[in-house]
Amino acid sequence: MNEASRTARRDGDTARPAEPGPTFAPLYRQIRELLLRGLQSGEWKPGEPIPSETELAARYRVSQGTVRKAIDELAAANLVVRRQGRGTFVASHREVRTQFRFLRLRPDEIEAGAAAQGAGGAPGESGPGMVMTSRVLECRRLRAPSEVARALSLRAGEAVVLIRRLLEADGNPTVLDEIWLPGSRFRGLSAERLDAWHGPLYLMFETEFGVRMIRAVERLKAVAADRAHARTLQVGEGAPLLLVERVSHTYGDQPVELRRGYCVTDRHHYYNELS
Amino acid sequence: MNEASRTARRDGDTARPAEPGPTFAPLYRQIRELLLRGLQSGEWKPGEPIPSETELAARYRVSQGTVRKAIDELAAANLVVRRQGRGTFVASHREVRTQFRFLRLRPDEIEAGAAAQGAGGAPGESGPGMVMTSRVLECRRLRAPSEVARALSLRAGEAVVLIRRLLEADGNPTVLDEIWLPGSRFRGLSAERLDAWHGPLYLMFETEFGVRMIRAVERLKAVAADRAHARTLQVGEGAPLLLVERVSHTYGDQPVELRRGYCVTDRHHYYNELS
DNA sequence: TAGTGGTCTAGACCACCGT
DNA sequence: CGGTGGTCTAGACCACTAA
Repeated sequence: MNEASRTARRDGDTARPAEPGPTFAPLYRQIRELLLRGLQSGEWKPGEPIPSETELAARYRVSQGTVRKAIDELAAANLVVRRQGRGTFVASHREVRTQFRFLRLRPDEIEAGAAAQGAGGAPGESGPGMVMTSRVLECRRLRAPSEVARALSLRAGEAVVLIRRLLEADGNPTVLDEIWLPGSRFRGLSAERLDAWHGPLYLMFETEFGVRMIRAVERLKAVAADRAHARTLQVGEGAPLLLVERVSHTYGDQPVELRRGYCVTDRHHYYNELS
Repeated sequence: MNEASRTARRDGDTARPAEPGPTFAPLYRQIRELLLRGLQSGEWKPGEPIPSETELAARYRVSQGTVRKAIDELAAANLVVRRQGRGTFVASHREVRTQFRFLRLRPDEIEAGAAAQGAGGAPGESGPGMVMTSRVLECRRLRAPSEVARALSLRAGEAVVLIRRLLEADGNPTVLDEIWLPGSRFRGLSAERLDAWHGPLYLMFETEFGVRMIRAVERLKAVAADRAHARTLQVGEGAPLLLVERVSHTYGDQPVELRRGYCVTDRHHYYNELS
């Protein structure tokens, strides 16, 4: 924080701006925005440490406490992870703690004794006490239907990637995912690459395409299975399915994924906590 | 914070306790627990202010910053609301801000022009851009079925209150609620009293019975409407319904409500935000 | 104007981690 | 051991609210 901008802020406190224009934010919020810019620009990459609090304090000419408060907010938003004695690190989908942040489907009964993680099979994505294997049904590039374009803030007809995949729990088809991605950000994405990848999808997006999901908005509905869904999910036509429609965002609240998940909730449920 | 407990804490830093026993928490967490106890005991009631930071600092013989950090955590958990220049207040379901914290069902399209709040009719509970009227179908006292007893941490067969009610949006049946409450905490609750009450249910629980819901856990499933549900919700038998099963807790993580909501999601959806 | 929460500082000390 | 984040303090000043 140089002297000029500090003065600018002080001006904001006393001199009234003519328009309803920018109210001057507290110092620690300004610092937070600067750090956010560093994260967004890739100055510090996922898994890497950001500079220490004392160094940042020196760099921006503020006290350590102010930097601390800025980082507190980034940590609260899961953009950054503090580790005492080591430093503060850019959050990554690599870490187990944040790995299942977006996976809310859980088995109804969490077997106390079911310790052994699925042996042998390559678990695509798995949650607490849960082993899910993923099978990619389809991956093609096409022009965005209007409602997909709207959700992803694209122009209608722009290139998108459509992935369809089936998640199985213990061999039982459980979730049919339909994932739409903007073609421009996911150039080399193909069915082969998806098949070759073992691990969470969001980790692949992060490491292979530099797209980090940091926030998502979901809409849930109960729908009746149509014939196609019924067949792939091995349920009767008209059976109730939980539809989870998700729009994920990266830095700057840019939408970068539209996902529709059709879930069989006989033995699973969507978990949520309100506080 | 008297000298004794401060010393005790310092002891904890150096002397190792024999067992895996209580690790000594930082000062601000101890303060937080003390404040929590004050909230739980009703020393400060919903809507009332708690003592100022400076007074609490003097009372507990710590710095204002330490009290501040304790209150920060209570505010983050929505137990308390800060208001600059006025004080810090015990959260209440009276306030609009926290009123719809637990209501996640929203209309699919939020009409921009639909400003006029429903005139005349008594809106039971309403959310953003949404008017819902509540009709109590039933309110009786009975012995807790085993699975209800388990959810509410009661002994099987203990007295409970069962409320069944229908929520209508613009005259369309939308949610069928089945609410189980522990009989001991809700003595005088009756259908008449429910009918006489206009406003959020949780506000009634708070003001009439001194039970404040502060946290809830939900499990969502898609289910097929049985004959009874189909009739009251005016949908076909077997139609997909969104089942929201919620257990609400008061202070000390005590469960005090089990609620099953069967929702028609043709024109509504359950909204959630992940971050 | 007095009192409240909100910001910012500077400095001390602690707990934890890697070397 | 040195460096990192975590806690705690004391004090200054600001912004907001109500009387």
